[in-house]
Amino acid sequence: MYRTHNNGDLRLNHVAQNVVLSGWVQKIRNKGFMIWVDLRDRYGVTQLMFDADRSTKQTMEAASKLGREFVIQVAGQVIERESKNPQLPTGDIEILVETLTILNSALTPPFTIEDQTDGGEDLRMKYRYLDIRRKPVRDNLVFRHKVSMTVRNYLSGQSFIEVETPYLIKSTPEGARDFVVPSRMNSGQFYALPQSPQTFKQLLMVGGMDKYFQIVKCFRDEDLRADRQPEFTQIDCEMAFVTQEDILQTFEGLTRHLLKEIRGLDVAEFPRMTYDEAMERYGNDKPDIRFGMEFATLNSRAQHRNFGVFDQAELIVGIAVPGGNAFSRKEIDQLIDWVKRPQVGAMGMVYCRCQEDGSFKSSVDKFFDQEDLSSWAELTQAKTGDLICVLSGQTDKVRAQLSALRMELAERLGLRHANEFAPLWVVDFPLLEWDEDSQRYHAMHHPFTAPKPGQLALLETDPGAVKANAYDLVLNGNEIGGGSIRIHDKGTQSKMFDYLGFTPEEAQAQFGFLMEAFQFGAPPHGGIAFGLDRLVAILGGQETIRDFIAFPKNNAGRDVMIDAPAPIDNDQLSELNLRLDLKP
RNA sequence: GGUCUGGUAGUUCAGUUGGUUAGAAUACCUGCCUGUCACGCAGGGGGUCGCGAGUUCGAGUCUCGUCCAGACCGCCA
Repeated sequence: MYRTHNNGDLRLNHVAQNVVLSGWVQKIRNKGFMIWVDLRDRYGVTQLMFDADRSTKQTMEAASKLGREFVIQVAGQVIERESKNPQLPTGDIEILVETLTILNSALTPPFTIEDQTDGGEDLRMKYRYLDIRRKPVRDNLVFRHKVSMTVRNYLSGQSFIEVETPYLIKSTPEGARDFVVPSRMNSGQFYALPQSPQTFKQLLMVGGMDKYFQIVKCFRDEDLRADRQPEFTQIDCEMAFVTQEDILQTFEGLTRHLLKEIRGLDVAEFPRMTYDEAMERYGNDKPDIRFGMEFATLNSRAQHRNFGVFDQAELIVGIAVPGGNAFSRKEIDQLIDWVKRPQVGAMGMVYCRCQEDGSFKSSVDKFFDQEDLSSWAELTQAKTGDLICVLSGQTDKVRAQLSALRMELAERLGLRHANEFAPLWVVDFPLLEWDEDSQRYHAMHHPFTAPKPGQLALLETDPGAVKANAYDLVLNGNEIGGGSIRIHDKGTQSKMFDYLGFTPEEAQAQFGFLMEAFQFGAPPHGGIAFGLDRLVAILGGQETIRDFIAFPKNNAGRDVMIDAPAPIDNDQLSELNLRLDLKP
């Protein structure tokens, strides 16, 4: 038997008991006459004590040779401490060790295994198994487990069935780049790893499963970000015989349940906003509504004042930065430089101080009088002491730029409170999106999304204006879920493929199985998918999803611990009938 | 594909205008220490300054290239 208790178990009421403990050596404090060792496992830390007066010489000697992260087993008696440590749950007791067994020695770890580690990002990733011994990382994984279990239990309680769908499927050109897997038994052919189980869950609806979910890995071969991994986990859901309203209700229920169970929060009914409204008010289809700084269109009060930049602009839009009048000239200049960075791309920024005496001081006083500036303040709802920031130019670009500025300022001003949660449904997404590169429309969500009822005809005349039965769940400025009501008849689906530039032959080759299924009694259906990694990180009040993934990839898509990807040997290649022809 | 930041002891970092033998903290090793818990004290070992070229009498420091790591833009139906 390796242990009678774990290292978080023992309290005063265990005193005088003989126990066996196992774990890792966290820390050794050797005073010569006495040696204390902090023994760690997943459950906590317990102090071991070796005493020259009470322990055998052999045991003392063995204890003095221990090193950090040695795996040991001890047998001994629980005793009350002479000096207690109130910071430790087990701080009232310690173990007077009678026998010490070294189960495994350890090299000195490359970074300290403590809550506040001295290890940098890449070292911790290379030795992730050591990083996982640290409490903050362990807690994150436990937290993720708790979220997963809460989701499973809730959905199961709502009669959803978890069904596994295949990972080896077929590549399709739409959407993200696929990861592909060569087939040995089918020479020259490739599987693709799923970007999502989309078509399978729809086929499960045709199969009468009615309510499906799956916590499932998905794969996309695109560049990474702090909140994006090449393999990631979705809570994938689909329901039959539902309207958009049914889905919003069901998954608002799930999200509210999560906030209650995980964070102890009661959240009111989620607000809803159309895509158009979100773009107008926040310049963003996933607005963070924990704070204000809403957009105000200033065209009517900013044009025809002989300020050429504004007169030529399609859109002039401003936000009120709370307390921004406190910014120094230098700080404002830095903000202007910030919006002019290539990543943001603004040409410049006009600002207006709302001064304590009620007057306004702007960077364009030459063109605008106090009455104009006062109307800007009114439109942006700026108060005394605020700063109005104004950008202008082409509508889409200005909105994106001001949205970036709004988020940056909120970050700097500490308005993005990690422990505040503001969920929001964004609905009525456009069905299609114009793509400059290929000079054609792409599905904004995916090609299986149903247009809003009665809008099919608009496809002929104004495709960009067609709205879809598509919706996103936004939490604190992050898209945590997205879905749609799907097309469930062959006619509409093949028409969609046609609009998206598929020839009938291509549509048949790639999605023939789906359209065939639609001819055998496909029920109306729709669904949603949540990004679990992101959801867990946000619920945990953090931003980097890597902290919530046991073995994440770095920003080049590499696993630095196992050093993947890696070349394969020639035997493997030849089995697969592949020959490499690498570009220099 | 692009923009930016960084790479110096096991680790986290400092290193001035280009100038003698590259420092600190921590970790590690040795000794001491009668209640430690960020233990304390004394001593010690530890460096191809990511790599390669260039400028220079002289490069951790300047230039170019390259590799690695991170953030962002494009991309992510």
